[in-house]
Amino acid sequence: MNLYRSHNCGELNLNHINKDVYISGWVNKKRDHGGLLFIDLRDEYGITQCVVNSDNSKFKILESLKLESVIKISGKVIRRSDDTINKSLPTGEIEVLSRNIEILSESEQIPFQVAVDDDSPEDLRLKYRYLDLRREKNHKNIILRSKIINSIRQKMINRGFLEIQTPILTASSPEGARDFLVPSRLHKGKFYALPQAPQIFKQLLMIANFDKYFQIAPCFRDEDARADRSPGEFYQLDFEMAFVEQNDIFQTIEPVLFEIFSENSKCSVSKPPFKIIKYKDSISLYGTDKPDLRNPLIINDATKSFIKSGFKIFEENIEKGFVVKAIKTPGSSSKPRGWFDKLNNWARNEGQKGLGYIIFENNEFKGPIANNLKEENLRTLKDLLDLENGDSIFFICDEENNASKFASIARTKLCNELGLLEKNIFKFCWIVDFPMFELDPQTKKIDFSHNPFSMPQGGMDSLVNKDPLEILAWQFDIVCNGVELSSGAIRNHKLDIMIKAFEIAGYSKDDLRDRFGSLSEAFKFGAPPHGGSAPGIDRILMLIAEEENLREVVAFPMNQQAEDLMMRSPNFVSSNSLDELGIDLKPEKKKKLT
RNA sequence: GGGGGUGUAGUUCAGUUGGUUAGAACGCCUGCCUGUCACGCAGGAGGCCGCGAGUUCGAGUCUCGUCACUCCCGCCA
Repeated sequence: MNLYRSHNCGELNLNHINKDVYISGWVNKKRDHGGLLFIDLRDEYGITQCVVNSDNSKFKILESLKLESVIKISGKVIRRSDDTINKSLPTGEIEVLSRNIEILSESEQIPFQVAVDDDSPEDLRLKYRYLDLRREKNHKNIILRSKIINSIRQKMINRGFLEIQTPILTASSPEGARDFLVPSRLHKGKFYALPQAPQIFKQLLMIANFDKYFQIAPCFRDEDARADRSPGEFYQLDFEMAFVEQNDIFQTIEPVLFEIFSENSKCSVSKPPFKIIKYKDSISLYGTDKPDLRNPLIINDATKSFIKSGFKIFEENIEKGFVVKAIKTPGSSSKPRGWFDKLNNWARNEGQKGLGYIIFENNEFKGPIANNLKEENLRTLKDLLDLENGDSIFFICDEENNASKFASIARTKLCNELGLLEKNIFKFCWIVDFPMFELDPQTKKIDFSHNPFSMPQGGMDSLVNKDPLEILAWQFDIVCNGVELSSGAIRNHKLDIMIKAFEIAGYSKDDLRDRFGSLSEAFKFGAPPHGGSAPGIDRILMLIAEEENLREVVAFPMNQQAEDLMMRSPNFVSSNSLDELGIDLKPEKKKKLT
């Protein structure tokens, strides 16, 4: 017998009629009729209406009791009369006729309403996160998170993966992001770093003959936040497999993602095998390496149709080396002139040169650009884009990189304007064949474009014989509805290839040893070919919960300034603590303290 | 580090070309009410209009600065 409840607040129904029960929970709402008081009692499982008559000894106290107080009510389950049934509650056919009532914990006035989902300011919600998390939607998101993480574990374990923990206090690594540093007391002046990802550890686990590893891994990066990027910490489904090629990884993780999404959402989900798109093709078709495939529009290169076309502005720009990107929008020719002009203005407001257009209707080309174009150019355009009556085409003429970037934004804008985005579906794709190296536009130096752990396609032969900028890596991203869920790769497990790759990127053997000493040392003692990936848990949740912001799927998130308003972190520490660590603050920082 | 947006009651918001005592809804308090479930009715309290300068006879409103939150760029192998 539990002291506090015989049943929870979500389970009582007609089967319990006339039973004596006792339930505990929060006072969600009260409706006071003077001679009779309704209390909606809430716990995690649901809401049960309790009736208190005015002859009850606690009646007066309950009338003045604040919402969100925690009480225990015992009484009899009774059937509601037909006209008082509440169909929106699972417990709506019954109510508890209250006898004894015990106040377990009285609440003060709450800073925002819990029972009503108002848009209270986020900093207030974060400061009182435990109240915020009582609200139905937020509560459900955290329950969903728990369910999904559990389900991921089961699915990975069932596929033969071992869950292995890796250190949180580790060494600063020379990876891309800023490290969080933790000062060492025993070694004054030295610092631990929190892992940006368990990258090196998981590769070392492969070398240690753990065939399939995974972990729901916390990752720490000291970078600025975005709506889809938590400041400080986030979680990845980190996994790695030995003796595999790229396709083995795809085949392993695709069903996991498919099942996670389809089991937890009403939307339909791409069935494995997922579409595979080469990086280069993604850039030319979508202008981005994380395309949203729910958007049916694609980008074409129409530069050729504008060479010596009679349309002066584009002609001259092409001679400067610019390109022309074209987006065909079916069924848009009937839009009024103002719609096209509005889009052109939008482009200019985005800091672009403009968004030209041609309308194709009744086998005729219309619009200001069409009037300037020669007949044969219009014909090549028609063939290139496979134009049909009712289509219109939008043009962006700019230097390649910018044209591509803006075409991507315009593609999204046009899709939204025309309401073309496919609804209630998760569309996955792999982006593969990323370039191994890229040219830093500032320094004109060659550097790793994604990550230095990836195996170059063609191995040593490519590194020796190919133009570095032509070399592709066994590197892949998984993208869902325009969100990059993860990066992965077949890793470079051969020391000589790694030395050569680093040399191309301008790093010496010593640099390699300094930066990745543990790994390059381990490669000397027999390393299996291996690869893996690390889908972001928070982003998966965001997609499934259909939230625009990561904070909505994290129990205790920090704000954009990387502060925890509830715990008041980060914060100053005592001078004793600093002394113990051998740390002295700079004078100007000290000043701010006082 | 840079750019945009927001800031008025506990909360969500309105507030006209600068012009009486700054409003509404929800919440809160008091009273009434035995069938509500967004309970109802009557009354009431609650405001450094983010903060600080400035312009003006007069500033919630205009200008400048500053702070907070948020979104974006940079950054995120």
